[in-house]
Amino acid sequence: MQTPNSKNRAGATRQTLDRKAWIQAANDVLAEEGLAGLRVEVLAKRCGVTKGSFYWHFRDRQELLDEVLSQWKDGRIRDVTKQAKADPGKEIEQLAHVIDVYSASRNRRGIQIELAVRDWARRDPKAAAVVAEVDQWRLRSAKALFAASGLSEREAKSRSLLLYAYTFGLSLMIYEDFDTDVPMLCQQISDIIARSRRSAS
Amino acid sequence: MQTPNSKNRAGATRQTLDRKAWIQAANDVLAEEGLAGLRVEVLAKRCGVTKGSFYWHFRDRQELLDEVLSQWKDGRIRDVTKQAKADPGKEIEQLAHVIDVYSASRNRRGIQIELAVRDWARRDPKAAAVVAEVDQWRLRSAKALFAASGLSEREAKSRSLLLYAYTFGLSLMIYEDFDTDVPMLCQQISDIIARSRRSAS
DNA sequence: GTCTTTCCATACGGTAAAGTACGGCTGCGG
DNA sequence: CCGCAGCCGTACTTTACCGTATGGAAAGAC
Repeated sequence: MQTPNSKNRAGATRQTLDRKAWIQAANDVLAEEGLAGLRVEVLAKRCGVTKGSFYWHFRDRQELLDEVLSQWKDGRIRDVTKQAKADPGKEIEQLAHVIDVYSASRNRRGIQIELAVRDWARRDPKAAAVVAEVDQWRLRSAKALFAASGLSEREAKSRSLLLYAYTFGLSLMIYEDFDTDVPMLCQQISDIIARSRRSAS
Repeated sequence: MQTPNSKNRAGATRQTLDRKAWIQAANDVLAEEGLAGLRVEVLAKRCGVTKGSFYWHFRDRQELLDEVLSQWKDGRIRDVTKQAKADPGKEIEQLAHVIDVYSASRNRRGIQIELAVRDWARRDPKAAAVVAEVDQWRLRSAKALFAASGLSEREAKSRSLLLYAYTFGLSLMIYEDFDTDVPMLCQQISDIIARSRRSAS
């Protein structure tokens, strides 16, 4: 019981799919094609099987979507709770690191999924609820870090909102031609938000 | 020639559609449903006709999409050139006004289209080119205003990018529960970006 | 009044996708 | 070795959409 395809000398584990593999593939498609491209036949072809397999693992397409959404939520909240723990006195560095983690250059896939989910949330209440919850966690966490670095409650809140809005917004824009040294611009912006001492004149 | 349905005593002008009406409706659908929801038959039903009409005015669906994209670009660039003219000494107020214009509370439809187009741009190179061009115009314009208010080139550039990224990013987030006085938070953020003198604490 | 142009409806074919039904294979427990 | 349960393929139905073909009404041109 439990997990079939378990004992099989080699790691091959009898080439068969489970829910997790489907969801993994679904996330890939979601990142590349968005929610509209997340179709079961496309997904099946990508997995090298037919949809007969899909409908054995899932009741219908909606069940997969719910699962994807749920796992995304759990993953993001887990990430936040990790980031929340900063060495005392290093909160600002930690916040700058958060900005960096969400930059498109690193973590392209994560950003793509993030945008896909947020676009999803604009039409689906369930997705909207998930995004709302994730935003809550992130904002509260950032606020705590700002507050620990000495800012007032309100200032900490504003900067948290600014930080995340900037981060997501940047990944929506196409600005490569705006300057020859974009990384430097982003560094300056990071300084404005997290206010390292050396804010340029 | 030219415009049929022209002389008709009443404003009724013979209940007939023209390209402009179709594009108007297309923008409505784009705002509400996104690009994926922009289908010919749906659009036709919304206009109270059948797709027979659509294919008289447009060669195919793509031609409509191109037109929507093109008009969006022209409109946004027109907006920017208007905003670019600020009374000397009032550049910062003008920039704060830009932030306000893009807030979701006012101009909800505009924001929805903005997000739909940017999502569109993630998969379609033509849309990406349009977004890139619009971003260029907006960023340059904001940079000029910041520079006119006394900032260095680099500082002006960073803040321009921050301004627009924040603006679009905010419209992606769901943060109503984060604070009881969200407008105040946004006001503070606006101050951080555009740096009015009274930056709190 | 007729004729033509403009605009739209109807009907059709083709494609893609969601589900369903069912049958087949494979490996394991007995 | 028999059978059952897990996993998947095939074939089918239904729905939604794109695009085409063609006919028809309505308003102006003459």
